[in-house]
Amino acid sequence: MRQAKNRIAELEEILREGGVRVTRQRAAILKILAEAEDHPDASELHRRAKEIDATVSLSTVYRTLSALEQQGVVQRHAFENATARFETADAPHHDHLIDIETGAVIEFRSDKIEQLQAEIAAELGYDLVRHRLELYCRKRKD
Amino acid sequence: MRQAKNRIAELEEILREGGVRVTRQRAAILKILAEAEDHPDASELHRRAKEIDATVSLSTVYRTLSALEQQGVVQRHAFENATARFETADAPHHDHLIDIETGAVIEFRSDKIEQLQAEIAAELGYDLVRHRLELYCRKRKD
DNA sequence: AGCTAGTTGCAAATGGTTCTCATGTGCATT
DNA sequence: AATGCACATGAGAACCATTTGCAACTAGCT
Ligand SMILES: [Mn+2]
Ligand SMILES: [Mn+2]
Ligand SMILES: [Zn+2]
Ligand SMILES: [Zn+2]
Repeated sequence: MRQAKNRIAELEEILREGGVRVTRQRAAILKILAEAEDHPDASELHRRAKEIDATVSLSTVYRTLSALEQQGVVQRHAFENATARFETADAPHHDHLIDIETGAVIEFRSDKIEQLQAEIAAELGYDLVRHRLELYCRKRKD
Repeated sequence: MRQAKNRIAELEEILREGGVRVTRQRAAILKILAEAEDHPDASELHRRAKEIDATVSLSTVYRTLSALEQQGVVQRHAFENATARFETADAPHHDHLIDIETGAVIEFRSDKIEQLQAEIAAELGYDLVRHRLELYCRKRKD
């Protein structure tokens, strides 16, 4: 709880410094995002945010997510055949494994793959700016 | 030209075997796809297909692409912030590097990365069904 | 407390893709 | 070569996640 509070205050500070006002609605959305342990989409965030501030509209959720993304506070993911999902960007970089039966999202990180990607880009004469790596899987049965 | 003809005939055969009729429109779209060296989207395919058969509608392009995808003849890619792009699925598996300035798409393949992905899925208790790996890059300047 | 530019809720717009339905046609069969 | 019918087509409407216009509100500085 202490942790979460500090984290939210930090995020709010980042926004203010970026010239983004911390409104009632944004504070609610930020809190929801900071507390989320999953990768909710806009409408799920809306559902949760309304419990803190019933006035939050879906438009504002979208607008806030865009603003937060632009500030580098939030990361947007567009997994296959699904609405965009979001998470705070304070965790170190990782990629995602998606359970194609349940939709569950599992995070992972492979330094080897990260490095290989940069090497491939370099070999082709490019600088790697960002990438997208998603594993669509089925739970192993046995 | 000889090559292309055989290839197209092959693809048409696959469709017939799959119970998919080879109509004038589908033949046109298939030819365009087989000859494409890039990764065109539906409306670009429509533009090109109309040169062969002016009656082809955009609806049919989409429907045909879905049918071809289902037959495993075509692969669909949903790169970031862009309409879906397509290519025939007869080339061996590869991933894509996207030039974020020009939109150009470059193909590459890394057996190491392919293997690492399967290992990661396995470690997490999953079987890898498919994956998506895209490198968003900027041309190296120097 | 007052000012003002940024923000909001609402409703309407957007745009790629899919669907509906009346009409047309590939192709197995005769 | 003609027939029949299940499958395809063109045109446009529908879909639906996301974005946007606008008049009313408000965070945050003075
Ligand atoms: Mn994550
Ligand atoms: Mn390709
Ligand atoms: Zn990564
Ligand atoms: Zn791959």
